Amino acid sequence: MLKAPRGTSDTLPPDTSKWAYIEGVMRQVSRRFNFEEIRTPTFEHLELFARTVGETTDIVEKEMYSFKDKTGRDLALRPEGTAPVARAFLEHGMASGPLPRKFFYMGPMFRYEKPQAGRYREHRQFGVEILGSASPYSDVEVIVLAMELAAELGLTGTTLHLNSIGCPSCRSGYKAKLIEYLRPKTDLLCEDCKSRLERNPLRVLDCKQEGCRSAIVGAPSMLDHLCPDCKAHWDQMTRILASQGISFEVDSALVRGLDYYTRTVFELKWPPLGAQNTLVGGGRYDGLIAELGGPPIPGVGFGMGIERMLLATDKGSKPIQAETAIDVFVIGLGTDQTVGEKAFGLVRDLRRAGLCCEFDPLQRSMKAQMRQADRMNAKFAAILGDDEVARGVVTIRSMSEGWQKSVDESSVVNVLREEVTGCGK
RNA sequence: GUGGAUGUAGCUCAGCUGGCUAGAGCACCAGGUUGUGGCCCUGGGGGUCGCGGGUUCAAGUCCCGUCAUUCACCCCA
Repeated sequence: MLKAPRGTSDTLPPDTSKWAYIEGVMRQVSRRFNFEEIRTPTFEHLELFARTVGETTDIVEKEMYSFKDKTGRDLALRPEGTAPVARAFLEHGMASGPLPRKFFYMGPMFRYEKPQAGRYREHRQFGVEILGSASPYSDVEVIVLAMELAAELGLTGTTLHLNSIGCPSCRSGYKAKLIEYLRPKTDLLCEDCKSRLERNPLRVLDCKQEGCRSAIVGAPSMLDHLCPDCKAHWDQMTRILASQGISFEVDSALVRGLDYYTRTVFELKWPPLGAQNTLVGGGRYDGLIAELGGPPIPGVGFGMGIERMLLATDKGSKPIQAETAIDVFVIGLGTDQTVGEKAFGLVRDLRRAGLCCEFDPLQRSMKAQMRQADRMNAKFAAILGDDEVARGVVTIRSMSEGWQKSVDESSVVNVLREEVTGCGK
């Protein structure tokens, strides 16, 4: 039997309604923060990611779903959301419009990785970007949005991990110092880190290997080598966070695997999730727009894994429960076809009146239809059979309380509407 | 990409050291009630035992491969 490709999955009811709920919360919170939705293509030119995310990053080096189309264009399914938003921002002249501009997006991302819990080859992200603000208030605004979202979904105990990786100028000075510090200890490093040492020494910092960890003990910290501007940004941001009572953990090993980041990088984690416990990852990318050929417009944002949020809410204090109950199940019991047609008409009327309503197209037995009504958690059953039709009435039955009564067919819609909303009592 | 675990019905699982037509619970359908759900009783449908190969008189069971899931590493959302 054909199955969904590795690392992909189907979302079935009732999980689809959990998705709808979580997406609804994301939209509402975004609205409160005045972020506007942007939608970009699912695939882009390969070059967009190669240039911005970085040629030497894992994402570009080995995780991209890249392909040639029929005329030989190099394309890739998007592995992340920021570069496409930056591209669209530039392409549509928003760089010369009012700034800052605030966007959110939701959609699938693709990375060719080995799947495990919380990590899939196709996953959905919610993300936000603020373009055109270098202010640390914007860093804090996106962080606050992420935390608000987690809180709204019942996730208590998330931890904010924070670092600054400086700007290209202070980073290059720092890299030189770091290489200088690590070079005598090369023997301690793992194979990966030996090659990283010259290309991307920052990545050695977050290597988990025993040897590498001991090598970096006492290594110079980026935070101590920030240039005056980057230092000022960091100080202001952490001060604003403190002023809002937001606690965070400074994590000098937090580097992140995308090259476009500058200054602030952060992750929001939720420990109960296990190995893949990063809910949100983001940071500032002041050089990204310029890298794409635009003016030097700064930006800051994050991506949030929706599958992980869903996994987390299931384990959290406020699990999302799917709303599946219906208001009325109409039971048609006709020896004559006109009875079925009448029942079907009643279903239409009830639905037009705003009630959630179901019936049995197979017109099974009374018992079978009652069972369905019960299974669907119907508040009421409305029975329409030969007797009722002859008397011009409909029998309505409260499924929870068990009572039933005859109601004139002309008023049944109103009676049911009142019963369901509780207005008639 | 590396290492470990797992794979039997829609779901959760049993199936001992290889041995008759592969089972249970739940779910589904029908009947017990010719028009009344939940509980109960009876019956029914549904399985290429992940897939492919091998060993054997005989494989769900043993061996190899493969695919998938899962846990950890790596990386991240």
